[in-house]
Amino acid sequence: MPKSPPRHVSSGGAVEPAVRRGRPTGDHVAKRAELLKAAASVIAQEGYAGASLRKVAQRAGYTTGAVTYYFANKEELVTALIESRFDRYEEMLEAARGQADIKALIEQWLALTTGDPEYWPVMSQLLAHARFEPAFAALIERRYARYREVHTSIIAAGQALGTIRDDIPADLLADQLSAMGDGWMMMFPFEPERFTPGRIQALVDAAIALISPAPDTRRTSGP
Amino acid sequence: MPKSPPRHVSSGGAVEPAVRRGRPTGDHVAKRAELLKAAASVIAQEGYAGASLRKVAQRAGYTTGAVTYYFANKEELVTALIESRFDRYEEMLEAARGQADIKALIEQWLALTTGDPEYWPVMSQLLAHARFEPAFAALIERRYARYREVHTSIIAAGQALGTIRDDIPADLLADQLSAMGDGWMMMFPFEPERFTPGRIQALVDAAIALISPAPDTRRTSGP
Amino acid sequence: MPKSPPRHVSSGGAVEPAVRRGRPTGDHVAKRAELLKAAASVIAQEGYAGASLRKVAQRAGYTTGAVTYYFANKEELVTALIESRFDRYEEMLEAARGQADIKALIEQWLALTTGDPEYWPVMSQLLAHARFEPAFAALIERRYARYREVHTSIIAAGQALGTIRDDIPADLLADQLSAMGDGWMMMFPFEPERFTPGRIQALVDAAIALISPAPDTRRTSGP
Amino acid sequence: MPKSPPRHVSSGGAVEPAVRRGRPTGDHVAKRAELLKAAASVIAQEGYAGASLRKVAQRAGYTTGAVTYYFANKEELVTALIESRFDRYEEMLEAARGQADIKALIEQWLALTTGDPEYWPVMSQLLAHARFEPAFAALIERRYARYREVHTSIIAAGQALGTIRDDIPADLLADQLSAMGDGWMMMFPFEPERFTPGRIQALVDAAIALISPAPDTRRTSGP
DNA sequence: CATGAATGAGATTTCATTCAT
DNA sequence: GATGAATGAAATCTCATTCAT
Repeated sequence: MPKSPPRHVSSGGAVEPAVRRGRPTGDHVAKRAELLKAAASVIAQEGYAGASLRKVAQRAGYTTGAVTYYFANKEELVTALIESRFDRYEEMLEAARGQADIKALIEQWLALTTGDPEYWPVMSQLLAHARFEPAFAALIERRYARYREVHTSIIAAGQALGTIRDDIPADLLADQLSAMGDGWMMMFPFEPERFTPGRIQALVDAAIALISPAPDTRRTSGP
Repeated sequence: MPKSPPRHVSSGGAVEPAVRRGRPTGDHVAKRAELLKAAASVIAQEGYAGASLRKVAQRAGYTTGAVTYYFANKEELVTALIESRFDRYEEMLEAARGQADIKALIEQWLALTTGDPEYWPVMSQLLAHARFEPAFAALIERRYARYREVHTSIIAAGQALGTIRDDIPADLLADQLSAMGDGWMMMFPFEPERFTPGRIQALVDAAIALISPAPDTRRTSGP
Repeated sequence: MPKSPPRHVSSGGAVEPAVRRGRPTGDHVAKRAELLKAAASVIAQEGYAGASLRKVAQRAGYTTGAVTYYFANKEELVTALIESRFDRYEEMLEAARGQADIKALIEQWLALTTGDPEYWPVMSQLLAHARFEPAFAALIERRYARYREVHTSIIAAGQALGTIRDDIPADLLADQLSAMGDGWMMMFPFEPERFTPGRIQALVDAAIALISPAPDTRRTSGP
Repeated sequence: MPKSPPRHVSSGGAVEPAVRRGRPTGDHVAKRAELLKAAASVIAQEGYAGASLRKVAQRAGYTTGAVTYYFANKEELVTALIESRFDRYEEMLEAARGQADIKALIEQWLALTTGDPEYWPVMSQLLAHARFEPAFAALIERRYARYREVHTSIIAAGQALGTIRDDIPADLLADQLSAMGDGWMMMFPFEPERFTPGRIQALVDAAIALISPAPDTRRTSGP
């Protein structure tokens, strides 16, 4: 019984049949992922405004029509891209939540975002444009709200343990750290040469120092 | 160069042709300023990608031709806009440099950026796109480099005076603060309702607390 | 002619290849009929211009490929659809020809066209477009010519019997009635709410009155 | 003080300045009319579905961009076209209303619609498509409602005078006549050769005969 | 001085059709 | 026998830019 093609599968499901029967499915999911990668690459290099479907198609080695075959819209393509990026971050966040260690989280965030040299360039473009596409804006608001919660709870846990300074409310600290990250993300693409691994590490260390309890003073105030 | 319409002065210059008699020389400059204002408004509302010259002209109450008459092309218009925005910040910075008080600078920066509700929305758009227009990118790199210097020297002065913690190098602190500012700028347009004056002040206070020396514990531990 | 997929029989023919064994021969015919039904439905709802093969396939629950498998191309699909619609009318017409009663024919035509709420919407679309596809135009010209003949002869018979006014030639009356029908067909889809069963009946009654002989006045003027 | 261009002037106003000052206005209104004519011509020849802006532009001797300069949309172009066609009919109708003579109206309608060989072909296309463009549908419903009123009142007046049969309510007669007109309009483009002036006149005469009072019967019933 | 008509390139999107599997 | 991936052409629309007036 013929079915309409499995178009526009939302990101999560990787429910591939264990045994592919009949004709190879052409692997809709994989093709979409391939196109998303091409889109990210184009956005990183040409910016969101300069990223036409044509260029995405070319980079992936297809025709424009193929892109719109796999994604109904440009909007849908970009939405899927944003989702996939956030999914990666969220995965990491879930893992980090168990550890309740903000420093570890920062390090992992660093590994994630610097592991892919396109991560910051792409995210900054998506973020800048999201406001003008209601679908994106909603998506980002939703996700960010969740991150803020998790960040805040991790920091609060750190404060309870005494590993994080407690003279500033956890939610403000969370916002500060997020803002720093977003700020680096925005500036990185301008002068990637300034953001050497060494300097990035120094910035991260400094951030950790900023949120750590006042050094040794407690001990000093002892007997 | 087919025609040489009125010299497109970079920003402040009043290099008007001597030929004009009687008519106020300021006309040209004033009209450019008007168009820049319209451009900022359009960019804030529709994003950089959505800001066509036609819309700018319409918003300013001019004709399409007027825009390209007063600005050689779109790039020049946006360049002038970026310059004008940076000029405002730089003015403030020069004043603040004398005071050598980072806290005062932060407060003034806050007054500047929140005084105009379009400041953050416009800057975030310009920043996001600047990378893809060499002229913009160069401009921004140049300006930012100077700001970093001034910020760093102000912070270093604060460290010397003991008003700023000195366990983190001044240049890193400067970068952290800048990143926070940029981060807020990026997120503000998404959820302006989250950035109430109260919360912004709390964030700023928290930022100041972060860079302040460990609170009087040392002195307390004294005699 | 690159490939010769299953013979695309014009409409009724069951010229299935003898090769198929076991499987019901009616499949092919039935599937074509199903697709035709879907096509009619799509055309009624979205108009001819808005009726893409994809939509037809979707509505029928088939794949894109299926449509072009069962019909060589769009033209053939639509041709088959037109034929099938005309076939229904023609069937009725043949039956009516024996009765030689124009009033009965009108009533039957009414039953046919209002029995299926999509009849007028579909026909009006097909009619409007037929002119620009030579195949359709030829088909329609041919069919209409026959109808005109039959209508005319039925009306002429009525005139001979005195049940239809004879001060207007039968062929003109036939054209008038056809035009009225086509006119209603065109306007019906606009304001279906105006064409209540009651009003339609009134229009039909009025049409019958128009073509009836002057009401018994002649006889009344008798003795 | 520059003003934004006078785009999208609604059909009615021919308020041209008596004295054109400065640069010739380029005659926005005239250009729009020119493009409408081209559009009508393309629609008549290629059908609504086949009438692309490109073809319209080509026929008018412009580029596609020029068309969208004068009309924001394809929709706006077609709306303007429909309006202009209806305006012509309405003008005539207003004139005819004074005469209160349905026969004269029919003759004038005939002159109007057959005077321009594209009238019927264009109108039939517009009508067929109007249903799928809410803007068109609304426009047509509104106009037709008015026509029905005027037609009905003219016919009623004729009935009062005894020049029109009064055994059928005026509104039904009006609908019958309109339907005939629409029906001819639909079929004419198929077989223009059948609609010779002679046959059209015969059809019109027949229509008039249909709605005339029963001939001479009144007189016959006299002494 | 300044306008606004017009261009031409490019973007998104839709679609009938082809064809390897 | 049937699928659905992929194509390529065309359509609508937007826009920076040019240029005669």
